Amino acid sequence: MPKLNPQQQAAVKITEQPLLVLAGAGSGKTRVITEKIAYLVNKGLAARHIAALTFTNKAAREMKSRVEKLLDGQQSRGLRVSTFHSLGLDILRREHKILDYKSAITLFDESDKKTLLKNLINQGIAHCDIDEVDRYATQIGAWKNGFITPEQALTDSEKLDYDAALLYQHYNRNLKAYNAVDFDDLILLPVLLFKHAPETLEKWQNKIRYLLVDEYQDTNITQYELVRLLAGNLGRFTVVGDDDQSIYAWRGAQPENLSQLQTDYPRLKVIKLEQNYRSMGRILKVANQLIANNPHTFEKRLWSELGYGDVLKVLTHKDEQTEAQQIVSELIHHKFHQGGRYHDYAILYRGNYQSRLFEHCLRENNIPYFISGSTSFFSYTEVKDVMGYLRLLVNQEDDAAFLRVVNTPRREIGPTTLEKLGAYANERQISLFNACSELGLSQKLPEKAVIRLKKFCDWTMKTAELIERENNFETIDTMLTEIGYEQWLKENSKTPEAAKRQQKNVTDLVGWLKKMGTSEDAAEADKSLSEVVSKVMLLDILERQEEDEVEEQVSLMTLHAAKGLEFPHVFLIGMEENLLPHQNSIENDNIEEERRLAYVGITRAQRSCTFSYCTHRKRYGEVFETKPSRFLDELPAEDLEWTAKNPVDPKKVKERGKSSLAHLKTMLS
DNA sequence: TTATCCAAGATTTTT
DNA sequence: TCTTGGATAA
Repeated sequence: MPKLNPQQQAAVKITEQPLLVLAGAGSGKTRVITEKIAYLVNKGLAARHIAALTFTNKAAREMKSRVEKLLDGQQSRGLRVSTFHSLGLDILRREHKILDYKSAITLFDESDKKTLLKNLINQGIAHCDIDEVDRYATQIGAWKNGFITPEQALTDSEKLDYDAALLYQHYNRNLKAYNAVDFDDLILLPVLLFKHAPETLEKWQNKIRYLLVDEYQDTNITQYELVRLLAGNLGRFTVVGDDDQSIYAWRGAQPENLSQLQTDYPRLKVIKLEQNYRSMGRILKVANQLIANNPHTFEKRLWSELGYGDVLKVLTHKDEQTEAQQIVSELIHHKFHQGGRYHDYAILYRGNYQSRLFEHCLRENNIPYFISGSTSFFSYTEVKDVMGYLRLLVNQEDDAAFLRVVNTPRREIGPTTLEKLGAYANERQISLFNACSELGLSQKLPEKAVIRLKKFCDWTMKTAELIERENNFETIDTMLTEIGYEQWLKENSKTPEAAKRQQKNVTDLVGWLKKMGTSEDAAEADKSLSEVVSKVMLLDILERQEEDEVEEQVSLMTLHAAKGLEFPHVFLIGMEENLLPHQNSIENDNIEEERRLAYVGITRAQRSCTFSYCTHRKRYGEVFETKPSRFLDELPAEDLEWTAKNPVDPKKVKERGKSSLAHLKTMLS
């Protein structure tokens, strides 16, 4: 392992003042964080007093394993490397009493959120249009990410959003009644808690004495607030970020948080990492020139010692079909000439749907490939069903879970029954589950329906007790057999294969749950079912599964998913106006973020980066004419080779080889 | 209450 | 093009 360069070393050693590390793409920021943790531990700060925060589970896992290589097992004991969200969950779990939550907190995912909002709208809360739930869901999320409570939203917002704010208020009250929180609450509630209970904050500040934050440019206002609170006045923290790689503004990320630090912490030290250890010079030159079109608060220029490299190709195709075919054949040729491996290649795109054709094409050519994060494990209905059951068993107030499973498999409890039950529960301000055993219900519903509901509730109670008593995850199997879930899958899937696959997902899920339940992490003791259930909701599982599959496979993923990764050879496809930059971003005048997205894509490449665009593309099933992306025009023409515009001339190829060699020499001297 | 069919509508990124 | 949701029929 090469030595740290002077800037990196400085970043590791500054521990007595708040530190901002501006780390360009490929400049070894993860290394700085991991080395710094090791440095702190070696200096005598116990690992259990250090916390490193990331945005993805993957990043957390990677970081953790790298730290563990630097320290021996004893030393890294108690070290906290986790996502913001799991830290939040942890805080909530331990401090639930202060927030007046019961211990088994349920985590609502995006679809639970929407279902609840729909219900509220249907109940006539505020004058909201049911067709706009998506908008309301986003708005409420934005408020939570922006550290705005319903009360503030109600007073601040214009008439236009007044109803949304009202909805927000009711939504929160309902969540509370269900003893549930949503993703955004995992950050927001701890912050509110810390603001209102200084002694609790102090306890946590004492627990976490040094804080490191990865991808700091992705923090939103609430997350920054959390960082500030935890870091306290001493400002014992290091944040690492790159404003040029901020691509999550749509999710509330505030790259301004980078410069905000300077105001909030006058003693802040700033270090720039500009040496890139990933890409060849020409790739960096192209990337630098592209991103120079964006305004900057911190100027930064990446350079590398890895040689200059070949021109970047730009391929033109007549439609997306040919794009896929030609890219795949280009990839095959390239691999043949270079003698590389499939996992050296990545195909990056703007939207997930673009992967389809490529998948097809790769399969036809018998090329192994791997798609990262297209359909999340948790969007599979069978997984949601099983999770729904578990959630209900852990927390009977969880209406979302109740609605999900009450009639799956069929129990002859249809929408009419549920609607009446819902109205009744709402009137009495109790959960659906509790409403089932109320005597007054028989006045609203026919005898038969009440009996069916009662039967379901009795079964739930019985099973919940069983699980609590035995504290044994094997009970999950018993439960699944009892409800005949396997049978139901068989009857309800289109093909026997689909049923088999679904069954496998269920067994996998249950298997993981069991494993997590029995102290998979040596540091932690056995977990209760409720802990496991909410932990699992944070998507830990899916990503773990992905991990085993990256060998000898071409990677396909969105530009967003590619952040933090690197590949020797990158194909950046669909470089078209309205696609990258995406139409919505053009309309909302947010080209800069799209440019950063392109920048992220280019800077993934180590040795070669190939662009492609189509002249025609099918959208909504109709063929449209398309134009090459404006970003291609922003790149230095001398470093690009447009294969269609100027067919390759063998003479030129030679010249180019010479000139790049010359360039290399000047760079090295 | 459930199943099926047809039409309309949506396509960005996700912890 | 594909998915989702609504309406209608059994």
